[in-house]
Amino acid sequence: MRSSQLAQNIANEITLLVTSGELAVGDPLRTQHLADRFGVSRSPVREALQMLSEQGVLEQKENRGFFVKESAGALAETVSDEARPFEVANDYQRLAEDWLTDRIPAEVTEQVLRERYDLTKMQLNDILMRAVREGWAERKQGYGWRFLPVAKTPEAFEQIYRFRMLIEPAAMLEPDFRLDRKIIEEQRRIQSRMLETDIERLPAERLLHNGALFHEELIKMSNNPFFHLSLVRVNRMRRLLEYRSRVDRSRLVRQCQDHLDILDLLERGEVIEASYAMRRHLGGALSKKSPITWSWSHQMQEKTLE
Amino acid sequence: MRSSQLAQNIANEITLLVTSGELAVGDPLRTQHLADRFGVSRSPVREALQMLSEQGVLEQKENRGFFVKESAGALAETVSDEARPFEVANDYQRLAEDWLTDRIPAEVTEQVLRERYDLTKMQLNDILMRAVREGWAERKQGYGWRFLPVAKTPEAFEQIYRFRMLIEPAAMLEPDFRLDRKIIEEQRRIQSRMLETDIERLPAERLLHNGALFHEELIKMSNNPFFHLSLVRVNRMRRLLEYRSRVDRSRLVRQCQDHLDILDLLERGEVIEASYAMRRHLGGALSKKSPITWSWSHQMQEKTLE
DNA sequence: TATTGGCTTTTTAAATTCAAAAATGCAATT
DNA sequence: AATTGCATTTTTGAATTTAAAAAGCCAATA
Repeated sequence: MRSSQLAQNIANEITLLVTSGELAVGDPLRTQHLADRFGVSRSPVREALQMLSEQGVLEQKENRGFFVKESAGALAETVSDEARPFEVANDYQRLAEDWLTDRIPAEVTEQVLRERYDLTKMQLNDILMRAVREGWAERKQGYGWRFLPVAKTPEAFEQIYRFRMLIEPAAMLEPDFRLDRKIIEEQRRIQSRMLETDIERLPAERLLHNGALFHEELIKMSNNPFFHLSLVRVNRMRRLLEYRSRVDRSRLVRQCQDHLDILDLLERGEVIEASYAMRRHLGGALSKKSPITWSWSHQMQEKTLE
Repeated sequence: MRSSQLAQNIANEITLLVTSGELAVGDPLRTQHLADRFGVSRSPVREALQMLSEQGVLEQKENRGFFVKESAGALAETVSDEARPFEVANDYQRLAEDWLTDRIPAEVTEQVLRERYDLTKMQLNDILMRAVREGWAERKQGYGWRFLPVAKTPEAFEQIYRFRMLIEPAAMLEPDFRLDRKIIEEQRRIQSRMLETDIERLPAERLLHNGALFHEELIKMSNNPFFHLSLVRVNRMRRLLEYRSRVDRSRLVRQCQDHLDILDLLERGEVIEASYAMRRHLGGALSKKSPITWSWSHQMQEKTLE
């Protein structure tokens, strides 16, 4: 029962819609709507829907389309681990890990990479394209690729935080800064739910994602896209370093509180206060991290979420 | 007399070494040395050297290698216009221009692009990879590519300057900031030479390049790579907007002066003063730009250099 | 009238072959 | 001992073909 990679990914994304509660039991799934949402045509969407109805997540009614069948709770168990959008991510992570730990040389030919990871030209291309986007790989002038030195040390985290401590509070003071109630409400909803939910039970990846999302959505309100883009980029770099770390859930509660406080200040129009609060929030994450011992060999690492 | 693209590029780069004065008449050119410098093997270097000796720029002595033959001055006339490293740049610029002026849709298939610009799969790939790196293109989930909204308006310049006004002065106050005499001297040399030379005669591209270089080299001294990377990236974006503009040379003298002043302050260890000076310098470029009328159709644009 | 479901067309990936180009090894020369 | 000049090997690009996958179309249906 092989099916296309894209359909797989879409199936996973649709599953996410159900588990996240955006879709309830009985809701219809419109193919065109989903296709637009994911930026694809209806073909892979249809395929995904068919897959999911075979798995019993959805129900297909003749000539009427697909409907949510299974409850979110029942699903939460079964998925979440394998269901990762974008399979490539795995190979990308392998490459990133190998580079971060000096298991591959700084300059390699494509052939070596293809053999090492058993990839087609195209697959390798996708991965390298991503590494280029993230800024740690480039094509050599002749044959081969060059990997650029990436901050792999604990200091890199500090540097990222200092950078963020500069731009995130400043973003709120930009002349074009405008409150966006929709963003604020959405983030409040997400953060509140994280507090209500048993944080221990949520997958680490989701925690990290929500944390980054909060900051990225907020910085958008500066209406200066260069602030936003910069944050997105350091966050991507951070993720590269983080995926091997252990989430320190004990600090999460405090951090969600901070987030909600900042949202409150913003909503009351106390932007300058919010800016200070943001600075303190980031500074807190920074100072608490210094005593941590790092060993980049094979141990898991402590880290904070913001 | 076709020769490989790479060899062409290298020939151009070598020519640059001669015209820039790094190599004088009679100096030998070591193949391995050049190969290492450009990150390629000796083959394309040899080919380039042979090309140049056919053109009379170099002289080949039996079993002893290549030597500079022509003087820098004599060369300066003949080259500089066609001799652009990286041919691809042209196609990239065409694509960028077309996107900036809405002549291509936000979502296109590779085939459409290949036909429009008459490119091979690989050439198109290179160009798109570059656009991905610069952050304004991404592969769609299914077939095709999506171009992301790029700030194409005058406001974009202001936004970039505000971002730079934040990070560049702050970079000097980073805890790991260290003066690097070598960088300072190098930049002083470059800026002084621009002042001494008749600025009207220097190619616009070089002026822009030197201006960006000054700021990028200085921010490096923060020893926080994320500051540097961010600046490099907004500068790249800026260049995308600038290549259609007209360089306002009248302001150049003042800007070089500013640069030299900042270097003086840094050298005397007055870092905080330098930080302020940098802020004023950037702020000046910003405020002077507002009265400019923009028309993104086909007219040339005014702009400043920093 | 919007949407589905099947069908057709278009687009891209994969595999293969061939030629060009780059990398590399080594004897000869300075 | 370092470097050239040439020969050999390796890597990559280009072109082609085939198959898979996605996009787009349209009649049927709720």
